[in-house]
Amino acid sequence: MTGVRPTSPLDRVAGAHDAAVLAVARRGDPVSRADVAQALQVTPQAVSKILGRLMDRGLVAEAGTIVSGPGKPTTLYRIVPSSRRAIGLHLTRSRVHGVVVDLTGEILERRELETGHLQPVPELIATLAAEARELAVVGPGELLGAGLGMPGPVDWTEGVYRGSSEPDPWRGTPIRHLLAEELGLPVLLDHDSRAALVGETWSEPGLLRNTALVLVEDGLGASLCLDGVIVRGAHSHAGEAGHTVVRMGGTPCSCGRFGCAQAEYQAALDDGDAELAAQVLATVVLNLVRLVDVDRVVLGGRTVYAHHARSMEAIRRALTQSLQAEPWIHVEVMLSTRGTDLIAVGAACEVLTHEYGLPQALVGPE
Amino acid sequence: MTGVRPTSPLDRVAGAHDAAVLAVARRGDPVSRADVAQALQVTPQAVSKILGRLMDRGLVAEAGTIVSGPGKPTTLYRIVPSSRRAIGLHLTRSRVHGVVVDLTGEILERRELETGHLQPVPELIATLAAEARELAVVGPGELLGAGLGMPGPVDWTEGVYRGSSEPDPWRGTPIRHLLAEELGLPVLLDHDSRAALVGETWSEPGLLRNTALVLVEDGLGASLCLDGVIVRGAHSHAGEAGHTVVRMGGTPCSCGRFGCAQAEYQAALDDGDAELAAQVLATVVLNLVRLVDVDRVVLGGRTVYAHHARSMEAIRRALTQSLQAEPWIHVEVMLSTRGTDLIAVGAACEVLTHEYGLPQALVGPE
DNA sequence: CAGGATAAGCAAACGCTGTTGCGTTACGTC
DNA sequence: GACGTAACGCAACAGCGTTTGCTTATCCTG
Repeated sequence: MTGVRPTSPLDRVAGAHDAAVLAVARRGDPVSRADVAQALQVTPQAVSKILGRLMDRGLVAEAGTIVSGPGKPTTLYRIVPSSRRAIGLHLTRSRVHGVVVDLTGEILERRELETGHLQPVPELIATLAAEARELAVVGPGELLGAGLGMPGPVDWTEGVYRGSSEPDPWRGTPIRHLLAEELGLPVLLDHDSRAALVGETWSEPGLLRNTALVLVEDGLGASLCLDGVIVRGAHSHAGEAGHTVVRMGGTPCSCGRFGCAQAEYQAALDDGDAELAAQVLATVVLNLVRLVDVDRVVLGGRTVYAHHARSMEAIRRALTQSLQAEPWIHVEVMLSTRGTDLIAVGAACEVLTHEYGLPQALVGPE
Repeated sequence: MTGVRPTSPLDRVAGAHDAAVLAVARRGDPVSRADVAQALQVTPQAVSKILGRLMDRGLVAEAGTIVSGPGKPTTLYRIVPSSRRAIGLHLTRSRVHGVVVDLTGEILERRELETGHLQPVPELIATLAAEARELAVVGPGELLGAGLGMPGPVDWTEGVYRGSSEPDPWRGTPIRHLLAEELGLPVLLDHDSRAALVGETWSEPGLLRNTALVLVEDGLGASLCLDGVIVRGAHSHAGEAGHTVVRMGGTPCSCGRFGCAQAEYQAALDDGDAELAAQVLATVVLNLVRLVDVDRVVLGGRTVYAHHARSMEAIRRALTQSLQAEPWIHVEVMLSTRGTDLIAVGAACEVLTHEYGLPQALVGPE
């Protein structure tokens, strides 16, 4: 495999433009050649070529014309949602939640399975594969692959579940490889909060350029999208905001430290102090705003729904209070629209992003 | 200015490759055509063309040959440090520190000026311009521009000092514009901790892909480089780690919140508890590791030098203790080699990076 | 109901990128 | 001095977006 150079730099130019046009088209409304040219900063003529390529691949189709004054009517183009599909799986210790989505990230079918107990690895892979196979038969369009989102330290690059310190039967398992082999499909493995954010950015292209997604499931996570790029970090462990200390010397946490956000949040809930729990969340969010200057915060996860009105209120209040001296800063706080499908959909969108998302860099390594 | 498209996508390909070759060359040792081809994943022939372009611009020169067995000897190339220069200024409330650096970021000349008091804006601009002009005459090479690093909220995009909540004569000043006008040179304005990190990444190309720089001057800041990109955020306010809460309900901070890292750090120092201060720093660092998974931490800033042995020890201890369950994670903690020139050099490197650094994205807006 | 103005889109030629194929150069070895 | 080897240069090439000029389709005017 030495010296393999699968794509030339010119392919990368075309590929990046293809992805960019797809991102514009994904916003929903049909677009004109001129719209795209404006958005990509290229000539209308170039857009014709790009759209031609995408139409050849069946990703885009013409969508009628509109007349707007004199001159030839504008041709409109739209994305073809049914041209591609991806499977998304959300794995927790007691449940497997699966979806198939189309090219725009809309759900075609949903499945939920209670496993009840922690399955050993071979059984786990079999369960995941069975779920995926059930979902694979739904809907038209080319099936691109499957994404899997799960909590805990997960290595996206290697596709390995690293696991926590406590005894853990899944620790160190190369889940991506095993499942890909079993399914005969490309598989991507990612941390649940990052998968969720990938899903949100896929659905709202261009909007969430500097966004934090705070996920409250069994644990507490927060993933970041900065300048349009999902942050994964050096060992692809980014997102463990739950193990960020917000009260030095506070509640002991399972990780061995004291005053982790996750421990404080859980302790507050156990005390029945939902207000304090919301304040912990607000602190985490405000810390993110100060540290990396996000202007959008998305809340999601099973646990957060029970308290979401209070949580959002607390976060908004903390933000306006702390930012009153900086009126030019506005931070939008919103609840994910995906509900409990958030992570499964996100995992599916990992595949879509991998295939049709904007490439990160132009030049190769370095 | 509507519809201006100064660079075509092909220019951007060439530009990105030029920058990448320059980054490789900046590492110091002369490089061969084959080395570069390997690093950039392009053909040796393409490297010849790229090097040709760079040699035409005087940025690179041949540096002899080496024989390694039979065949034609390998031609070596090296960067020409003296071909370009940039000015860097570090502004604080009581001091202006300035440098001129060459293309590799090495200092050609250094100046230090105590202003003693907070100058009104016109006087400030005059002082900065005078310093810059003194530095501008030193050394050969084309002068590219000047960079200015300063504490507090700074808008890199607009070139405006936003200022804090307290009465501040500089608040809202478009410093970049004013200084550029006065000097007749391009000027870049950035937050001190981000400027410092730009400097570090310029000096160590490729090494600091996921790095946090913790800067302890009058305040406390931490800037991030993730996947090789400096994080500036939605309003380019990223880096205010000092106003990140590490002890909810703790020491009141000037920003109105309680338990900000900066307030806790200062309170510990005021109590003469250097150990606790170091622990606050360690907490900030560990939070960064958990949140964005950096694998390198650079310490810098005037204040940190007084306690750097203890600080680094505390940080290293906290890291090994917290990460013992995850042996695959290694976080390198180091002290900046730039000493008190850190920010001034960084500000100069902002200009170098702007001109010859790797571009962020291939396609235009979106 | 023609004719002109206007706007969108197509086709071909162009400039530029990196790539490919092949010949040249300079070295060590026999 | 002939030969093999490795680095390199030249020329032709493919593919990207750009430019230019023409065609098409609509509205507006007389």
